[in-house]
Amino acid sequence: VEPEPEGGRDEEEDAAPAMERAEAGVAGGSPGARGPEEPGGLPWIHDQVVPAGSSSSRVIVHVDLDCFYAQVEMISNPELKDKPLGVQQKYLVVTCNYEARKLGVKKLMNVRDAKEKCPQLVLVNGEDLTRYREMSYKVTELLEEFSPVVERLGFDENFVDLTELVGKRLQQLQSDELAALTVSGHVYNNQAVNLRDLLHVRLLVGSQIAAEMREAMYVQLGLTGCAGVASNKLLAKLVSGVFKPNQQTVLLPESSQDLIHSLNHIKEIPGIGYKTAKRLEALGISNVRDLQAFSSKILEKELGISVAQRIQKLSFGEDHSPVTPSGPPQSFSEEDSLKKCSSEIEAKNKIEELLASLLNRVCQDGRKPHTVRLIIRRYSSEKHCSRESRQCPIPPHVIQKLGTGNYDVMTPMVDILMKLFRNMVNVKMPFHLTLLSVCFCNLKALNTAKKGTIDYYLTPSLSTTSCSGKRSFKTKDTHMEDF
DNA sequence: TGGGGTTAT
DNA sequence: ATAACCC
Repeated sequence: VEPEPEGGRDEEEDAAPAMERAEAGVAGGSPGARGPEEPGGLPWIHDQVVPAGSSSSRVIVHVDLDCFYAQVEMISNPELKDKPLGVQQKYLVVTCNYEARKLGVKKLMNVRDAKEKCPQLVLVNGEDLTRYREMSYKVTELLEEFSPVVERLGFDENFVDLTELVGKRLQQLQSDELAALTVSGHVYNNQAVNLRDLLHVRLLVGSQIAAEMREAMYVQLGLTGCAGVASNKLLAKLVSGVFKPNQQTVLLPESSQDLIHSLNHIKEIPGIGYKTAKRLEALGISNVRDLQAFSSKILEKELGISVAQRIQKLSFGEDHSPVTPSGPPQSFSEEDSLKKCSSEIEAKNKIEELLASLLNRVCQDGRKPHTVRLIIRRYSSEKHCSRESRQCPIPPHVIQKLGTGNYDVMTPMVDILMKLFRNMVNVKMPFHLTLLSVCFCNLKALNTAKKGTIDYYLTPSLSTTSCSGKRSFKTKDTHMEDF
């Protein structure tokens, strides 16, 4: 990377990145603000400070594993490694390795279409997510060693806020090391790096940390993946997919408009889903430029102020959402889709099966769920597959038995779930369900609260009298008395 | 479309 | 309890 001659950043920048830089409060935006250069180094960069407490310029990495389920399967059975491999759930190939992709297999392809395209395709069943989930958390834990601020997105993606770590490493850098700083991996658009630009330097350090993360994932877990480094989550995520398997890319601020405009449709912006995309299309908005230019007022009227403002910022590549540490899961669920479930007995058998797996998981976790939910999907001819659910608190005496393999917790839980079932489904009328799911949520840490302590009276499950009817919940549970 | 997850209303 | 979003 050749340092450019004195003069620094040019003035012909797009408005949006310039604004982000202004918000960042980075000193040294104009060349005149910098101190004199010393011979043999670039010490001025240590004087370019991001004021503490400001909503500073961040360094975010998005880590995205390559065809995650297929990788896990190839690790489990190395004989699959050089064969085209698909992971099957029901009649779908939900993901596949790159051998299979070369031969035309796509994600979420019908098994029949996939076999037709690629008769040599090897299929493994991936309906049991246990090993994927376990490997997924190993990845998150590995990333948490770099910085505790890790946000999971699904099983195979993580965001990490590297801002602090980059700051520490910059402080430790000697002037000569700074001058020799290079990027790890690709630079989006092949943009030239300017080592006199603090934002460039910080992102380069981010790219090196990203490379260390990917190396650690490979050495310790045998997994490959992509990484994207940028100043916010949106941009990090978009840029991580630019070079695709097992590569990484850093986005410098001057190229953020190019990246966002490289999208062909607004639906490709993470955060704009199926519904919002349809509503935007109805307004004549189809590409990113349309959304950028559209009247904010009208957009707010159509989508509500919250969604409107958020997605319009996204269209400029702006995303102030923090990397929120995921921590342990908020819920555990097991589901199974079925061709047809039309009797209470069938339903009960399925529910028992789902529940048995869930109880194992809850036991492993250590925390205790205080709410249980039953979810169904009814058959309906080509209507949108919406789900219905009923939930209720788990009675305290059942919660207590949850970690202990001793007592039979199945029986009372099945009783509760079947009451929820009959509350949703009129079993005296014909019915046709295509999905059953059981979810444990409202997880609480083990009850260390002792009688007579403040905790005791603040723990709703322990001080039973305070719980009846006084408190107003946003979500109203179905109580057992309602049956 | 599967078998998961999250947050907002 | 549902609806939107994510993978």
